[in-house]
Amino acid sequence: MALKPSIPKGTRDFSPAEVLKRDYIFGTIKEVFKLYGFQPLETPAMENLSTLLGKYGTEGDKLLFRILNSGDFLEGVSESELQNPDHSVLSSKICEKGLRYDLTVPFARYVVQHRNEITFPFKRYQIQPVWRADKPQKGRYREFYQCDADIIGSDSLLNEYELIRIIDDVFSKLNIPVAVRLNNRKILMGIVEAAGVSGRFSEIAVAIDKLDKVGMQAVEEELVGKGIPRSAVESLKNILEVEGSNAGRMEKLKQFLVNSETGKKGIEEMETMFRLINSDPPSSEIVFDLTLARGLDYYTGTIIEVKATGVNIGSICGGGRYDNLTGIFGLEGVSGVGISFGADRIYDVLTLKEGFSSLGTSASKVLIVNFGDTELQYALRILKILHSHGISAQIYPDAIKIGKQFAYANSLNIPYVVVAGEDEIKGSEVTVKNMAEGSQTRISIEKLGDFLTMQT
RNA sequence: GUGGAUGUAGCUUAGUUGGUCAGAGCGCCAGAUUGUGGCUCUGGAGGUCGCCGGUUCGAAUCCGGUCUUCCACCCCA
Repeated sequence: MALKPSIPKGTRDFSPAEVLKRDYIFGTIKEVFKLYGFQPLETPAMENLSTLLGKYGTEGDKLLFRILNSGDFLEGVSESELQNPDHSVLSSKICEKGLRYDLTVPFARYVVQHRNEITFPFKRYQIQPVWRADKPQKGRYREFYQCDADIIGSDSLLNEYELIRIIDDVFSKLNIPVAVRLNNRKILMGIVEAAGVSGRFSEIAVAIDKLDKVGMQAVEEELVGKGIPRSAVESLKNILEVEGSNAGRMEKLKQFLVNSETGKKGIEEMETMFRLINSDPPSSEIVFDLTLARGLDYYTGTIIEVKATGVNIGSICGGGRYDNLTGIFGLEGVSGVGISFGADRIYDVLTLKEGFSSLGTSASKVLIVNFGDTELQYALRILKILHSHGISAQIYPDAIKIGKQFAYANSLNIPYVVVAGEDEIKGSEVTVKNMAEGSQTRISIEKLGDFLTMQT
């Protein structure tokens, strides 16, 4: 019985047209990364599970794809381990590797492993797929590309500022209007501290992160439901509901955080960043958003999130500062900050906004009609001339009906067709047809290269 | 991981008291047009109605399971 071919759920094939569009996104991002002095890096698809586990919270651990050991994976597993209802013990024994969940943790691992070869501060970019065993939904895949830029080994807020400029540059080039939201973990910790519930930081962070989505009442209910004291919830509510300009809200916060050293440090950092930003305002909207709490467990300072305005597709870029990430791998005192562009979601946004429409997706610029053996020498000569001019060209491989060859050019969006049959060969000429206009020009073979170079 | 929908030709889909129900449009292929594509016309090929099992004389249609895709939650790019 013939099986219907399929691919694992949450994964996708990319057709030629799709790859071309995706490369346009990668190319744009890469160009900006290079402009700011970032160097390329690639790491393996799989990492040792021990470097991945525990970096993304307990939820994240569940979403890791684990790779079953090759060979007899049950070798050395005892009967009691097989019977143990806590499968995590068994799992860690039969799976030693996992697929990378993001690019930041492998990067941190790389930095620690190669610390003696690296000149700090180290600025690298990395564009590779990552895998998450999430339940797929629209805009959420199990295999997707991240485009990361990180600076490691520098505390300066200039790095944060630079990343914001990169975000602004990339989305300007892609012609996607975005809103950049900024917050700082230190401010959030300060608020939680001032409310007297610092022990419950991550739960509270997750809850207030949903504020713009579910509203204040639902957040209050969630917090109270989790056993946070009413008085603390009220206190949090008051500060979260403050409105006004970026600067105005920071002023109010200062008063609230007067007794929290961490909180004051956070505000100070945020003010420095806005001073830098306002000295040369970017085209994107930059908002200080106290309710932005998301980010992986390892973020400790600035948090950045970018959403495209006018489309409901979730966050298309995110990042932040992490002070302790390399500490887990044994290298203390190195601070990093980075951002990650979600290429697949950017692709979806561009599709919705028809941002690809100006992008040519043709396989080549010229198709040379194949008339048969007699004319083949001449056709090959034309091909060589075009290639030497750097023009992408191909000969139709079979000498089938001319009409079919034109239809081929048409369906592949090839803009020019070169016809060279008996008549043209006699006069050392060719006929060039412009497919979009339908017009034809007959010129000598010597002029062909220059003629087509000038056509766009 | 929890809850809810969905699944008919390559694509979009019509099709309920279960009995000519396997249809349409687009696309594809061929011809009209043997040195010229897009438009038009004519003809043609393509479907175990997601998969497995059950109920029934009989199921695309009812039931159970399973997979897929989509939506909400969780979390996140």
